[in-house]
Amino acid sequence: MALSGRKERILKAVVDSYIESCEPISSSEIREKYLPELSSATIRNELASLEDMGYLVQPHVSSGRVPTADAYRLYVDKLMPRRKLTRSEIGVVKKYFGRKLKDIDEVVKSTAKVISEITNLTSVAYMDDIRDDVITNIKIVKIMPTVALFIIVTDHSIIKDTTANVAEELDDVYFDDAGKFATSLFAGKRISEITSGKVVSDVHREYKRIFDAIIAILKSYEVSDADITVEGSSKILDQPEFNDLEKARAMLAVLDSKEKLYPVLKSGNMDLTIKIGEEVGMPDCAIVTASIDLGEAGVGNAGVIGPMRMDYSKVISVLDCIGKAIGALDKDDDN
Amino acid sequence: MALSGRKERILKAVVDSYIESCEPISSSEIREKYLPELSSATIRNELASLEDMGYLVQPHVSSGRVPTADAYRLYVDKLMPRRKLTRSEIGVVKKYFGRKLKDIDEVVKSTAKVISEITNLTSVAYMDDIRDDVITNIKIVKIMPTVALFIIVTDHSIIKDTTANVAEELDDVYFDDAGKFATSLFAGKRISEITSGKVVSDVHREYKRIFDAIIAILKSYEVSDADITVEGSSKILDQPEFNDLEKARAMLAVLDSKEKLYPVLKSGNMDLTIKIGEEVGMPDCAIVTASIDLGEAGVGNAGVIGPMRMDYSKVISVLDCIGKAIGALDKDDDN
DNA sequence: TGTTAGCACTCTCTTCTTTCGATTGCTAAA
DNA sequence: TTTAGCAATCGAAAGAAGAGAGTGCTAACA
Repeated sequence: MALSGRKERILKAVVDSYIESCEPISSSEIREKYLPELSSATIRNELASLEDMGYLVQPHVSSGRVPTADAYRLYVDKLMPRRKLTRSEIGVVKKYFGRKLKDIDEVVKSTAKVISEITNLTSVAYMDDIRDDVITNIKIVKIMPTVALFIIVTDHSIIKDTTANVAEELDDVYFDDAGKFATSLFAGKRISEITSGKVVSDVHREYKRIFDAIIAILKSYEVSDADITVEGSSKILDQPEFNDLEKARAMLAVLDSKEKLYPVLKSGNMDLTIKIGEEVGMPDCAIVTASIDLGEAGVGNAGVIGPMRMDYSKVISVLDCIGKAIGALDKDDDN
Repeated sequence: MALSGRKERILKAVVDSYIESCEPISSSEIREKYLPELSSATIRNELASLEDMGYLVQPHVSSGRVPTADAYRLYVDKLMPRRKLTRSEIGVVKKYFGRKLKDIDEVVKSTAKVISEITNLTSVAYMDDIRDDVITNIKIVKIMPTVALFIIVTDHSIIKDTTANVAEELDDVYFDDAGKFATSLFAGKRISEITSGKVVSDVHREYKRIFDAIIAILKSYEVSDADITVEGSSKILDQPEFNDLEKARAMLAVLDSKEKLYPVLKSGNMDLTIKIGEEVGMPDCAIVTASIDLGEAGVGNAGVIGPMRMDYSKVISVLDCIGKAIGALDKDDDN
């Protein structure tokens, strides 16, 4: 059922106000600050109606109103203002992405840092699963008398490199050939195909150990925890709704453990995912994540995790701006 | 001034009790639980004396006594029982270190996890600075048409590898030679010598860019944040002394930021470092760290950060046990 | 019919007071 | 030197009172 224009304006006023102050707002305050053309009594009537519809609640009978998860949902879908970043906020983004970044890992970490710095919320950033990457090249290099480094390149140019102990008598030429052989065998295959054993072969005896080592390396990457960078987890304590120690503890316990965090973050592959309240699995929380195209390096995800009462507009602008900054980064890299 | 045996026993009772309960202890409680052969009045006299000496304080006049930082110092240096780990605690260590670990990074992370799990405290683990490492070998491998991977091996066998963009026309042979040239130039030198510009040379024109790239890579590692793994930061909230929101916030802000954390952790190169109170720079805190020999991989550091009132005995046992477990790990690796 | 003013009612939050209990230091006796 | 006894001190918990904020409802008004 659609809300009247006036109800929408009042609801937006409640949400805007609550996002700013985290205090229940009264009918007279709405009148003063947002809708001076209405009387408080009229607003009160509308508030009671919005409460019936499930958009508002009262902490107790003689207090103002507070938005419900449904209200935030309507707010982000329809009512929210679309703001631009300020000059100084853009400056912060540039500060992090203006210089050359060493590798994907550093991009992910910088992304998390800049988001947390601008939004003052806890931020997360992680790369998508690599299991569907396709292998393009394998090189093996002897770096010490008994140690070789395996370099596995995929279509997302994610380089997985791991050392393995090898027999001392094998020389550079041998590993060069072994790398070429491995490339011929695995190139064009997905990592998941290889680890699931679908790529079998009449492996030359002499390369059997190399073959096994590569499979072992790929498997080890497959089972390793999704690597999520969390930045600014202490900022959750700045939020009034987590002033309660029990809530703060529950929240931090999740942020602390990648195992708990991953299922909470995991989302459909949308450009922008906003989960509010129930959808998150943690009370009073919301998560906003955006997927970020890293060009050849794959697809990353970044966002914030905070109270339902967050500045969605700002958060979304920041994610958008960072997406663009990283796009520009990629171009620079090609020069 | 040395304490009498009786004073020592009473002080130990106060510390033991406070570590367990985080409650001020009264003279009568000491009598009941620790020293039934004395009267509470006698204990009271001794407590007053210990307070004069700076080992105890009273939160307020009608409460029991609480140990000061000096008391904990004396406790760990002299009074503390040396306990062994229980069978199940050793089991936890084995769970983490029984299997093969992929690389140093994984060893560091596992170390932090196991310490936090057993002690129920926030743990930290990090590798020593690499600036004093000596370079032993440099290899350069072309992995894509315009991308080369630089592999720099040091005496601690820490392998620093980074990609760089290169001209398409250069071939494998070129990079092979370039690697040999770089090795001849840099082998035996400390990273800090190289980045400070002490190694200058009549670089062949043709390798100038390679030379510059290697210096850039080494510099980038030099300035990058010390990489500290923190595990279980939310556990700090389980400690009663951090039930105060302000204190919790201050603590978590430090744990959140590697920049703030590193100076707090940094210690003389001791096998075991115990900082208590003032020495830490954060009130009511203590830090226990041990350096762990990782064989060829270098020297790591691991420990806990928590309230002064921590179970030092248990913490030290855990660090000791983990040191041994990692020693055993190294042996396995060589097979 | 929608809007508004007025007002009684409800409930929280703060402050003040009181009481209760824990623990000490001191004194005097053993 | 140790111990029993006791007045004194202070914090924590419980209770009481008052102020203030905000609502819902009623009745009047456009």
